[in-house]
Amino acid sequence: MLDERKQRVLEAIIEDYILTALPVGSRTIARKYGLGVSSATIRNEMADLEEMGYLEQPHTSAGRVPSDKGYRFYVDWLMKSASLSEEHLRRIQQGYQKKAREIESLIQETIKVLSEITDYMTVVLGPQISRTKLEQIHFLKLSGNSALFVVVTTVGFVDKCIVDIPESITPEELELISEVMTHHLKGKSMEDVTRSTLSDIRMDLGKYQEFIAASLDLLEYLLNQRKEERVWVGGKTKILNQPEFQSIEKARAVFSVIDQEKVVRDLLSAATPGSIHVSIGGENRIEEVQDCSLISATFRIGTETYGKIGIIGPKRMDYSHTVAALECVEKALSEVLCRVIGA
Amino acid sequence: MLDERKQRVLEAIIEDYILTALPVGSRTIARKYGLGVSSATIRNEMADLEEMGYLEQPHTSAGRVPSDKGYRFYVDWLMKSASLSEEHLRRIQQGYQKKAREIESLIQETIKVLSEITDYMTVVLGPQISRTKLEQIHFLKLSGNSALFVVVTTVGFVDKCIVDIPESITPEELELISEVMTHHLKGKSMEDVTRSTLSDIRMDLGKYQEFIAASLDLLEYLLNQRKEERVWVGGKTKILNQPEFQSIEKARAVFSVIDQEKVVRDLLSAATPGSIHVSIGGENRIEEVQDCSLISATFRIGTETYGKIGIIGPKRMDYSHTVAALECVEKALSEVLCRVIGA
DNA sequence: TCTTAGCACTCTCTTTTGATGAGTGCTAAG
DNA sequence: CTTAGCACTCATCAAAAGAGAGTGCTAAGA
Repeated sequence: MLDERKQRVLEAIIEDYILTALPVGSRTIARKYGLGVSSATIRNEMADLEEMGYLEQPHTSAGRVPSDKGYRFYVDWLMKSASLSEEHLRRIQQGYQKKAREIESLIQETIKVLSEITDYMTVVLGPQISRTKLEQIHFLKLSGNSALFVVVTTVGFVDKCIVDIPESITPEELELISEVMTHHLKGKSMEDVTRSTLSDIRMDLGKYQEFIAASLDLLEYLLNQRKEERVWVGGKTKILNQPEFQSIEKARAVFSVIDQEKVVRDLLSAATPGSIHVSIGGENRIEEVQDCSLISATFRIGTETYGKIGIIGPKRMDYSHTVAALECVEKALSEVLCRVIGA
Repeated sequence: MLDERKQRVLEAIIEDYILTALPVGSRTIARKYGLGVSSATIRNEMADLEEMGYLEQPHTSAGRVPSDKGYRFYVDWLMKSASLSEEHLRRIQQGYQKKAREIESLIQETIKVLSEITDYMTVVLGPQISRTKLEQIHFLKLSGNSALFVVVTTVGFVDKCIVDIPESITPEELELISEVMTHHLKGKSMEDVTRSTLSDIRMDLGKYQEFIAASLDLLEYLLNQRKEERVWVGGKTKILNQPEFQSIEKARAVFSVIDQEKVVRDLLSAATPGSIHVSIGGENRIEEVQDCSLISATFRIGTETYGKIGIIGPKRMDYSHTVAALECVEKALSEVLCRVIGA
C-alpha cells in the first residue's frame, strides 16, 4: 500500500493532469500543492510511484502522467466526492420539469443534461423491449386504407407505425380487433407469445384472418426490431473539445466505434445496479476506446432496473464531478420515471 | 461567355480538384485530360479564367482552385448528370422496403441512405406541425393514474406523451373525451383553434372541466413544441473524412452551426419545390458554412410540399453524383409517403 | 494570330540544425 | 531521510536550407 505522502503526491499529480492535460513535473507539485517538501523529494516519490506502476513517463525528460492503475487508485481511494454547483442542480431539476413525460423525451433530456454539465459524451441503453410485457394494442383508423398501429408495453414504451388495412374494415371492427389482441397478448412478452396464443387470436378473429396474420407479423417485426436494448448517444462532438482528441484520427476511431450499437451495449454491460461503475482506459475491452474512461450507472423504475447511462470521456476526465453529476441525474430520472410510468 | 476550350479547361480543373482536393496545375490538365494542347496554352487559359473570376490561386506558385463563380458555372452549364450505380440504386430501394412505415423512420432511413451513398452530412426538415390539421386525439388508459395521449395530424405525424389523469376517470369516459375532442378539433390546425372552440369543448365536457383544461394545455404545449419545422441531422461525422476539415477548428465551426436548428432552417429555406437547388460556398448566408455547399430538394405527398432534404459537403463536393442521389432518394421517398400517408 | 518550348522566378513544404527549457536522475552534504 | 546542485535527456520551436511544383514571360514557330 502507498504511504500517506505517496498518496498525496499521486493525488496532486492526477488532479493537476486532469486540469491541464500536460505531463506533471516535480517542481509543479512542490510549488502548487503545499506538501512541505522540496521538488527533489517529490522526484524520488515520483520515481517510486512510477516503479510501482501508478505513473508513466511519456519520455525521459518529461513529467509524469497517471497510468490506468494510478487512475484506478485515485478513483477507489483518493477521490473526494464532489457536490454539484447550484447552477447544475438547477439545470437538472429544470430539465425534468417539462410537461411532456414520454420515456423517449426523458431519455433525450437526460443525455442533453449530462452532456451539458459534464462536457463529455453520453450514451443511454434502454430496456430490451422484446422482454417486457405487452400492455395494450391499438389500431386507430386513419384516412383511407391506413391505420395507426400502437403497441404499449408495461415499461412505458410506446411504439407505433402506420399499416395498410383493408378498405372494408370499419373503425368499430378495428376497435374489436384491438380488444381481442390486447386481451390475448396482455401480460405476455414477445418471447412468451406461443403458437397457441397466435392461433387463439386467429380463432377469435377468423373473419379477419389475413389482416390479423399481417398484424401479428408486424408486431413481431416491431418487437424484434427492438430485440436488443435500444441505444441513444448524445454530445458526441464534445469529444473534439478534449486536447487528447485533437488529432482527428483518434476522434474518428472513437466515433466509428460508438456508432456501432453493439459495442455500446458491450461497454455498458459492466454497469451493475445500485452503484456507479467506473471503467478506466484499458479496463474497457474495446480497443478503440482504451484512451477513454466510462462512468456508468443504472436507472430504474421502483426497484426494477430499466436502463443504463454511460458517460464517456478521456481517461483524464474529471471523475469526481462526473460521478456526482451522474448520481444526481440518475436519481432524478429514476424518480420521474417512477412517478410517470409508475409501479 | 466562355469559349469552348475555356469551358473544357474549367471543367477539367474542377473535376480534378473534386477528386484530389489539391490545387490543379497546368501540367496535370495537359497530361491527364486530353485537350490536345500544351501546358503553356492551358496556362494562358487559366490566367484568363482567373482574371474572369472562375479560378483562384491560393498563392503565386500553386495551381488553381475553382472559385464560387467557377463552381456555379460548372453546376449550371458543364456538369453532366450522373447516374447512380446499381449498388446504390439497390441500397435505396431496399431502404424503403422495410415494413414499418412510420414517418419518423422513413426520414431516419432517408438520412441514413443519403449519408451512406454520398458520404456527406444530411439534414431533413419536416413540416410545421402546428400548421397541419389535427386528425385524431386519443387517450389510452394506462395503469393507475396515467394515460397515453396520442395526437395524429393529417400529414401522418403522430405525437404522443404520457399524462396524469384523475384516478377516477374510467376508460369509457376517456373514450368519450377522446371523441368529443376529436370532433371539435378535427380539421383544425393549432393556429385555428380559437377561444370559442375551446369553450365549446369545455361546454360539452363540463364534468371533466379540470382534466380537459389540462389536456388542452398539453395539446398546445405539444404542438407549440413543434411550432417550427422539425430538424433531423445525420452523417455528421462524415465531415471529418473531408481533407478540408482536418483542422478540427473548421469541423467544430460547422458542427456548432449545424447543431442550431434555426440555422438549418435558414439554410434550407432556399430549397424550392420541384427542383434541386444548389447553394455554393458564399451563396450561403451563414458565415460558418461558407466553405460548404448545400444541395437541397423538397419532398412531397402528392402535390403538397412536405419537407426538405439537404446535403452538406465541402464546396469541392461531387455535385453530379450527389444531385443524382438526392433526386433518386427524393423520388423514392415521395412515392412511399404518398402510398403510406396517402392523399 | 495562336501555340509552344524554354527559362527564370516564386512560394510552399519538408528537412535540418541549433538553441531553449522543462524535467529527470544521481550524488553528496545537511 | 531530505535537499541543493549539477549533468544529462529530449521535446519543442524557430530559423535556414533545399527541393519541387507551378507560374509568367519571352521569343520562335505554325
